[in-house]
Amino acid sequence: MALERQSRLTLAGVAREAGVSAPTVSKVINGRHDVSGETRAKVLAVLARTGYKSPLQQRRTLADKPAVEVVLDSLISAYNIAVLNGIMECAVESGVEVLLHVTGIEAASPLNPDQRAQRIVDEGRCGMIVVTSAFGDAPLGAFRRRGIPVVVIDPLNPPSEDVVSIGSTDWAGGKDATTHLLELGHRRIAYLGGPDNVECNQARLHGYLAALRSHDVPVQDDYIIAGTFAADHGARGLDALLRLERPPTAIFAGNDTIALGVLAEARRRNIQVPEQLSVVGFDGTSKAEESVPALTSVAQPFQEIGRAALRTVLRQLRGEVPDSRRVELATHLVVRESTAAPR
Amino acid sequence: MALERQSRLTLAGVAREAGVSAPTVSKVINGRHDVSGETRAKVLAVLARTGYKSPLQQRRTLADKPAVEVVLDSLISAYNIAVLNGIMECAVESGVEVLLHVTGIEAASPLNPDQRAQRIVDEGRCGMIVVTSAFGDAPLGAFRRRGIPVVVIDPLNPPSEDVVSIGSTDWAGGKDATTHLLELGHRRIAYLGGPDNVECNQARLHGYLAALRSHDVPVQDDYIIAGTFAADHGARGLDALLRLERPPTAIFAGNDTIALGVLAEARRRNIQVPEQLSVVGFDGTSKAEESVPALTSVAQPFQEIGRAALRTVLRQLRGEVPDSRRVELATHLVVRESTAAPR
DNA sequence: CTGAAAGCGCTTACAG
DNA sequence: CTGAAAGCGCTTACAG
Repeated sequence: MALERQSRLTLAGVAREAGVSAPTVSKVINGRHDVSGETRAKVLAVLARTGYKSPLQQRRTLADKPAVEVVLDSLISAYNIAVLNGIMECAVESGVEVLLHVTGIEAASPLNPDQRAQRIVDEGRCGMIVVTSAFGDAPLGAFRRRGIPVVVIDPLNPPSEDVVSIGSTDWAGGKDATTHLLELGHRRIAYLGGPDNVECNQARLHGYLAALRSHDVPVQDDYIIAGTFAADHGARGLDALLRLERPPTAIFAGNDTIALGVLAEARRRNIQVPEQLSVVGFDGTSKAEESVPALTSVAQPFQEIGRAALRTVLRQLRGEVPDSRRVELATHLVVRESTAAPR
Repeated sequence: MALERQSRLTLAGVAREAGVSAPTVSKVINGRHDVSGETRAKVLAVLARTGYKSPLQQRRTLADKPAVEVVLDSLISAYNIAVLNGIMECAVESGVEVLLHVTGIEAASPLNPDQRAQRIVDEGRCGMIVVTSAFGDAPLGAFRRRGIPVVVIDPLNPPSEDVVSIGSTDWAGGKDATTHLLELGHRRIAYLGGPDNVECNQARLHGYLAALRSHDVPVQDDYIIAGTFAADHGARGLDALLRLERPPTAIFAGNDTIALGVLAEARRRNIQVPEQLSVVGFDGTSKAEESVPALTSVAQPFQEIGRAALRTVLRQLRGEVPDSRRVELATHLVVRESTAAPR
């Protein structure tokens, strides 16, 4: 029995199937008007049933992988790079194209949220991953209305629209960091945090508070200093803490950048880390590994975050409804050289 | 006189122009091997001159906003991120889409250069910026045959094919760094370089040698250590230099990463920088600013490099012929805290 | 409206 | 290695 050659479906094949000529199918596909309604319907039916694709489309489909736009506010932040790297790893595995969009660079965009969303649609993106808080709720809604799946990674504030957000277990991470210091024997532990009103910072702070409480260490208000996620907040924070009557013996910083600011300032003052001062960061970016002394830090699972973000976009594309609007992935403490028992 | 209908350039047209048959042109474009070198060269010349585009490419160019693929080997390197940032800045201004491709992440690609190039064409890229040496000459040639402009940024080795490359004035930068140390009064200056066979490293080394010569400082062979562009080369290099009978009082490192390795090792050994040892880096990435002490470094003009790369791609798309196969943009020395007069 | 015929641009198979 | 010839898949021009 001769095996029917499994050749690709051609326009001629569609024509045969529909009982018309090839030129007629060509006209239908190209939207010519010189085709009777009846013939057109017959051809359209076959086209739909067989899923015919033009050679151009075939090459596109083979070639054109789904394209996801990743929006970051800058490439300067080690956190953003780590997340981007996680996304790229998953993108390679899933055969997804990644378009990069850096918002911090552009001049104030003249586009309103809707125009912006429309642009994304026109350019054929099939999903977005947002690693910035540059988008408020309004633009996120605009994307949603156009059926473009959007996933937000660790937004400073949780999106109120029905958008999936992915983050880390900040509370547990804050608790782990603080517990580590407590178990080393520290009792005077400061929290040099990020912005007060930012969700992930609040969670880290409350993890810190929970750890203190469970070790019966009273909270000391002047050990808690909110600020920004920048190095100079770490430097100034250390300065402020050293002026206290009883300075802390350990500092838990709201992120690695703050912690490195503490390290730099400590060095300037000839304070030995970890002998005289223990420091723990948060994020576990490459900066933590590379610093001297290497920074003990709560590592975020960047690879998993990237993977989860991309997977969620692809699942939504397939029409699946996400299990949850919010996914938190487990952090883990990486102990390096910047922490030790107090003197 | 009837105006010759300005019909699009076809493969047959290219064949006529080159004095060969259409199948031969087809073979050249598709990278078949059954074409003589002479014939191939003739056809390639015509392809380049006329800027022939396949029907698929033509449709793409009309339809989409230009999309440029940026190929990096990893996102870990501060150098790569700085270049990428420069490219993004220019991309925003020029309204160009940027697709990110990270080669270090993918498993060994099963695609040969030609298939890979074909994929890029099929996916409708109109140009490529390559910030890696993952592509040898062969794939670059494959892109060129298909009329896709490729610009290589600071390749470890200059591409021999007719591809534009963009870099920095490494020789002048190396000379500036060394002159800075000489003018501070140093005479015992080491060069802790990158790989021996890498073009930019050779240029930096020769800049170092030129500066020494013009200050009548004899070159000391054991002060010159080649290695890799990695931090541990800096650490081990410092170790080796300290074992010399007369250790150097200053080190010029082949890049910032090596320099930071020196700094870290110095710190471990309680060697004060810059009091006991001056260190100069190369690249001027954010790492140089953030280290303690902040690193004196030869800054590369990342923004200009990105801009030049993208502009060159866009110009080639418009059919302009680049002024030069090689563009070098000026570096400048940024003096920070890691250099001082010797004791 | 319809489709046989001619045409287009590229690729493949193969004789020399 | 080269290219005439055949082929492929689609589109166009046009007779009916």
